[in-house]
Amino acid sequence: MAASRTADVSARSGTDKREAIIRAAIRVFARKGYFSSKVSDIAGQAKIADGTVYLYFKSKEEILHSIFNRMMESFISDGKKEIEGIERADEKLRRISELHLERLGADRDLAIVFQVQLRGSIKFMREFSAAGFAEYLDIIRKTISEGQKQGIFRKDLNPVVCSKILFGALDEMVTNWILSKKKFELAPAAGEVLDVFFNGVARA
Amino acid sequence: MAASRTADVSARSGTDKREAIIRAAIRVFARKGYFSSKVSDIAGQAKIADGTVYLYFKSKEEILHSIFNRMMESFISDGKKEIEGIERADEKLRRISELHLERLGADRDLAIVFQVQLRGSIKFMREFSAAGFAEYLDIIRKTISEGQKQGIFRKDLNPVVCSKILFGALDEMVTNWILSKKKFELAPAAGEVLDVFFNGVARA
DNA sequence: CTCAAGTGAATGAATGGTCATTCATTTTGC
DNA sequence: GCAAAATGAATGACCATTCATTCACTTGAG
Repeated sequence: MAASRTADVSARSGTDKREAIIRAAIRVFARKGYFSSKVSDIAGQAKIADGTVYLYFKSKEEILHSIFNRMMESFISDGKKEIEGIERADEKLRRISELHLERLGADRDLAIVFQVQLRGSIKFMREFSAAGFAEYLDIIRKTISEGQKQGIFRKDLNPVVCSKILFGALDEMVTNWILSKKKFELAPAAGEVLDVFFNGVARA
Repeated sequence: MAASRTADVSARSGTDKREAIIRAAIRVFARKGYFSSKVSDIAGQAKIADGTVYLYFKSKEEILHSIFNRMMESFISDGKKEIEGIERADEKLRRISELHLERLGADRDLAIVFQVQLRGSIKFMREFSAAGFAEYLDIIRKTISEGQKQGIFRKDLNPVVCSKILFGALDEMVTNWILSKKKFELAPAAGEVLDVFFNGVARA
């Protein structure tokens, strides 16, 4: 676009192009899968030459990493901000769950990259775990521990296991939403999941 | 192995080789991932020539399909048999959950193929859904409905959502088990998951 | 102001390596 | 000996990555 003036601008334009490549990659990966996506598909989608991709990323894999890192970073920092003012552990978990489903529910392509491409290789999963997933699970675990101290949650349960259960349930909602032909809102599922997570399915 | 005698046997021997290829493929896919696995790796692992693979399977992808189909078929038919004598819905869910974790916990390579390779492509997931996953989820759903009729489970919950929650929680246990460096038994997690699923984490 | 030289971003054709799949030939079992 | 089964070298596609070249723009000398 309108390029003028000096140094400042060439930097700006470079960042924009990096952004454009990432956006194009999310779209292409979501539609064809990481392994079947060609770098030339991404370049085409971003409307740049194949070689230009390599001015901004070392390799195809680095693009995928950038997607994970950037999203997890913003996801975790936003999440922490959202819950820091909340007192009760159960309300914290509610906000985390809503945020989880709102975020992924707002961008189907991004959700596909997270739910599908990311899980398709143990290597990616381990890297993703290092990239922030472990920290995310840990925030849930700590909140459950807090709830136990607050006397809101049962003290006989293992918080590590509970955090996996809650995450697994939310995760499955997202996966089902992606695979479903029918368009429906993902976020409202948070309430249903938490109702079961808090109170169980057994008749009181 | 020991191949001898007539018509009966050449069929048998062919079946054995097919088996051997499938076992080799599970091992190779689990270690390198579907897309990075070479057909020659599978042939090598099965101790046969590359070309021989194509006498038993139309393509590399068909091998993956065979793995899913065969496992889901036996998994579902065994599952149905296991629960048909059980009366109470909660006991049925317990048996299903135990079976789920026992099966995958008994064969790490198979578990990796199911948890990782299978999830790595929307195409595979859809095919897998058709292959029996949908039926599996439906068995859980029906059992929850039964439990509601039996007055064991809350009637205000949507059984479809509940079935996803239970499945998602179990699934996450398996995924964590695969990624964990520490060797631990997977099956006992069924009890912990069900405790939360039935009773919730909230203090009564 | 004007234009020649300089700069580095962008290009896309070429490269090099990787496999899935095929098939002419060999081996095996009877 | 002869089917059927197995072999593995050869084939043909495919694609990530590279790099020589182009091009748009800036700079500064006159």
